[in-house]
Amino acid sequence: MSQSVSLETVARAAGVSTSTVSRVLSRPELVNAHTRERVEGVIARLGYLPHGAARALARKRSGSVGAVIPRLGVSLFSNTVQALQQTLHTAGYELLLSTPEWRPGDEVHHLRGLVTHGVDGVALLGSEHSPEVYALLESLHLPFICVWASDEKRRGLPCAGLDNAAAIRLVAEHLIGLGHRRIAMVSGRTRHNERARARVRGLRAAMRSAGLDLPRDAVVEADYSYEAGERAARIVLERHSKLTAIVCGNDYLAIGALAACRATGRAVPQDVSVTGLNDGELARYTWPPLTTVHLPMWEIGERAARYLIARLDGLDAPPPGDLPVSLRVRGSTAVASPQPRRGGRAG
Amino acid sequence: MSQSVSLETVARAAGVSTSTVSRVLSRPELVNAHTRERVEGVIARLGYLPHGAARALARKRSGSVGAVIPRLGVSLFSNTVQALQQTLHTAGYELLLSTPEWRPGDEVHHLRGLVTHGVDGVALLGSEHSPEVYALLESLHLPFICVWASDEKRRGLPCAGLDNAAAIRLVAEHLIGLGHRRIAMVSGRTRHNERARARVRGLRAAMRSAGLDLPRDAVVEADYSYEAGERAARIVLERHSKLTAIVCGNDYLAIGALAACRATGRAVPQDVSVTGLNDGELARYTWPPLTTVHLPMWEIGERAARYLIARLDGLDAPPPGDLPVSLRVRGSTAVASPQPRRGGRAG
DNA sequence: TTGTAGGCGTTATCAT
DNA sequence: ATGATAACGCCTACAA
Repeated sequence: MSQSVSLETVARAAGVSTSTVSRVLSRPELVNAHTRERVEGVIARLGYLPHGAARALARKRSGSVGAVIPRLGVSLFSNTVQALQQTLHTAGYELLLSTPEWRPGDEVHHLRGLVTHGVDGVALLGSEHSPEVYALLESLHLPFICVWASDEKRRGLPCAGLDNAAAIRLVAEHLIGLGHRRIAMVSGRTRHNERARARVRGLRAAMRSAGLDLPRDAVVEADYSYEAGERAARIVLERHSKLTAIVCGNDYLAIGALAACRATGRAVPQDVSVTGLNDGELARYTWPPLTTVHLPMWEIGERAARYLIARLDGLDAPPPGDLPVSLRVRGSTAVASPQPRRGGRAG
Repeated sequence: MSQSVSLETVARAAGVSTSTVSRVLSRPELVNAHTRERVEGVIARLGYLPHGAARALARKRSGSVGAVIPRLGVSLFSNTVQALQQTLHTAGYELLLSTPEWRPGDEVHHLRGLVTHGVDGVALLGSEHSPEVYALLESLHLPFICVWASDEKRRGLPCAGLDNAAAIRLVAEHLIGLGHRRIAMVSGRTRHNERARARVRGLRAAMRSAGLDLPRDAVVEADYSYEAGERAARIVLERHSKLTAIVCGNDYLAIGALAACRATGRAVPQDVSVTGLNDGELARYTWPPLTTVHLPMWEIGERAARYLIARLDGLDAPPPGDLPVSLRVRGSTAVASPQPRRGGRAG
């Protein structure tokens, strides 16, 4: 906020009025070519940058949108955030970031901060946002979109995400196609977790339609951690000695299960296929990579941004809804998403 | 930006002037207890939220800082960003995010966007920012800090980061302490990469002071990718048959090297220690985890934020500089950093 | 095509 | 302790 050169400065230096300069900036077609060039010259020479606050005050729009993200550390989101930011930037918007804790009330508090600061729209990442959040959003008539949510979807709120059941179905069909008949699952806790439930449902459905059986005790729930994943995998491996594939509901679980397979001597690539859901990290950190589902996190962010932008332009575009997922088969390095992915420079 | 209830609205409803309401908000001690309560009541009842743009215009500060981050996808940064955001939020600031591509000029362009929007300070994550960036920052007298930079450090710019040479030294000393004598390194390309150079330097120094030799051909450079890491590791394993440890400059390289060890039958835990530098992801995704260096990414973000906040308050605190790194030994799950780390819910 | 003037919602300076 | 009032920098009818 250390502006010094203002519209007025430019106007004086160019020998015109402030309105003319303003027009050069926002509606150049309304101003004479000569004067425009002159003014543009002065603007460049003086390095003038518009004052956002003043502009926002006059225009009644800030040109920024807020993102509320429970845990940015979960890198699943960082791709999406990057896509959000870049897409918004291209359309002339800035992204305000907010990463509340999971303390009750923290979320509304953060959201209030964003609103006070002046955002034209909001992206809510992740599930389980508190009712007050939506109340506030509604009362302000603020356009918003839920990204990567699941409960929100069934409540009819505008969403951009994916179909978890379909994702797992993809995995299951792939495995079945490879000839696997005895498949187990290491799932996340399904209680209070629609995502996890959907994934179990997906597997069950796929196997049923292939005429295969998924015994109750072949689905083991575990907390989302490596240790729990390893324990759970050991349990199913013990229960079902003829198992040839384990589907895992999540990266952590898959990593743990992989360790269990290695430890128990069940060589993974040959005998037991461990399959996780997030290609984002899993495929990068197991090498050679496991077969995973590619979640289009980048595209989700991009589509969410586009939806918001349309809303901010007064259009009422339909929310993206569920985006298609695809399989990333072990060993293949093909990537469907547009973002740069491998070969990070940092480290 | 869909405000409706303003200071004026509140003032009228409370039967006072706008100045009084304003005071209640920013300097409550100056207003009579009775009126204050009454006004606060109205504020709450009407759900009034201050208009950031108007406030910024009058106060001449926006109450926000910008972050320029080359690649958020590199999750190394996401922890830091989260720390930045939360620390700033606590101090009443919002964080504006910008993730430029590596196209020339894109960075200044993004920065200009942030400035236009009105930020009071800027955090530059990563190295290799273009000169124009600093020129712009200087000309606006905008407080800024370089985070996780290395070239910037030697140029005397305010930084928050860590000492890469020291980090690798830590690893080396650990390995040497375990009895390893023949150690090799898979390094990132050192050309145009001060970080990579520092890490090689660190290993060389540590071995020299332990009276050990690091043959020239025991350091192999590779691009930051799994494949390259695996190839490089195979090369050193072949060259030096008595090798008992490989130090890797980066997650990707370590993963690749790990695969090489497994493939060539050199069982990793017993014979060859593969050690990477980023605890952030590597230790999470190799299970059981490798020995890694713990980079205090959260703390770096926090310290960077504190520095900026101090600067914005007119104080001139010293920049954090290099923060201490620590070792995370294989199998130990002890975590030194304050942020929540494992058990992601997403997936 | 360009200039004039009023207003956007808050803060801060002065009076009262 | 409170209330007018003039900025803050920009936008936009409206007038010229």
